[in-house]
Amino acid sequence: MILATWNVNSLNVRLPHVIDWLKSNQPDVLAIQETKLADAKFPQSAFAEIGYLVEYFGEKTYNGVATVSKQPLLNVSRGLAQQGVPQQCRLIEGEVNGVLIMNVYIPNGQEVGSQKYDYKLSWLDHLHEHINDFPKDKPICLLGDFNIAPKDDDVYDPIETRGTIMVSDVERLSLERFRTWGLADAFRELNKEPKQFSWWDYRMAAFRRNLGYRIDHIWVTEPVRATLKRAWIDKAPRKLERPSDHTPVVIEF
DNA sequence: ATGGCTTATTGTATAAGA
Repeated sequence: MILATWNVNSLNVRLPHVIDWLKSNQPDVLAIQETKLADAKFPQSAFAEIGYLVEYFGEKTYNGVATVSKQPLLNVSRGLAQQGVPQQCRLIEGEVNGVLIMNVYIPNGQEVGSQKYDYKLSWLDHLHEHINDFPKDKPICLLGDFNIAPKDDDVYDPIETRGTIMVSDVERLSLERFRTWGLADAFRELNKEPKQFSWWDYRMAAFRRNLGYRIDHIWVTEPVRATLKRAWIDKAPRKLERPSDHTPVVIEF
C-alpha cells in the first residue's frame, strides 16, 4: 500500500495540484488537511473523474480534513469527542484493506502559552485517549499535519527555534506519548539524515533557503512498521506555482 | 524586529496559519 499525507492549505486553490499529484503518484490513500471547505462545497466529482473515492469532514474558512482512496473507506468516523468545546473539523478515520487510517489536523497552537496552545495540548490529550481505545496489534496509520517537529533534527535551527511553537518541550513530550503507546515515526524508521522537512514558511524565501520543519507525519503501529518498504517526502509540489506551504509525505508498506 | 507570504472573509483590514 502507498499512503500519503498533505496539508494543502485550501483545497479550493490547490485542487489542480492535488489531482495532478494523485494522477502521477497513484497512492492507495491520500490524507488531506486544511481543505477549508464546507462539506456542501466539496469537489467530489474531481476525484471521481480520476478514479478516486473521498470522505470528508469540513467547515468554512478553517480546518477541514478529507481522505482520498481507491478502495472505499469503511466504518468512517468524523471528529474527536471533546466535552464543552465546539467541534473543529480535524479528524476523519476509517479502514482501508483492514488498516485504520486516522487522518488528523492537529491544532497549530499559534504561540507557546496562548489559549490556542492550551487547546492544542488539550486536543492531543483527547487524541491520545482516543487511540488508547484501540489494540496495539491492530494495523493503524496515524497521519496528518501534527504541527510538531519531534526532534532537533526535524527543524532547520534547533537553537533559534528552541522553546517556540512546534518545537517546545511540552509539545514534544505530548507527542512522545504516542510513541510510548506503540506508534513509530515511519519516515524516521527508514531515513536517519537530519533536516528533511515537510513545511517551509511562505516568507523569507524559506523554501529556497531550506528553513523548514518536519511536522507532517505518518506514525504506524508494529504490524505496519514491520512491513515498511519506503518512506519519503515529495518536494516537487512545493516547487510549483502558488504551492501549498506543506508538501506530501509518503510511505509504502 | 513577531515582520517577511498566503488564504479567506456579508473583505477593502483582520485573523490565522506555523
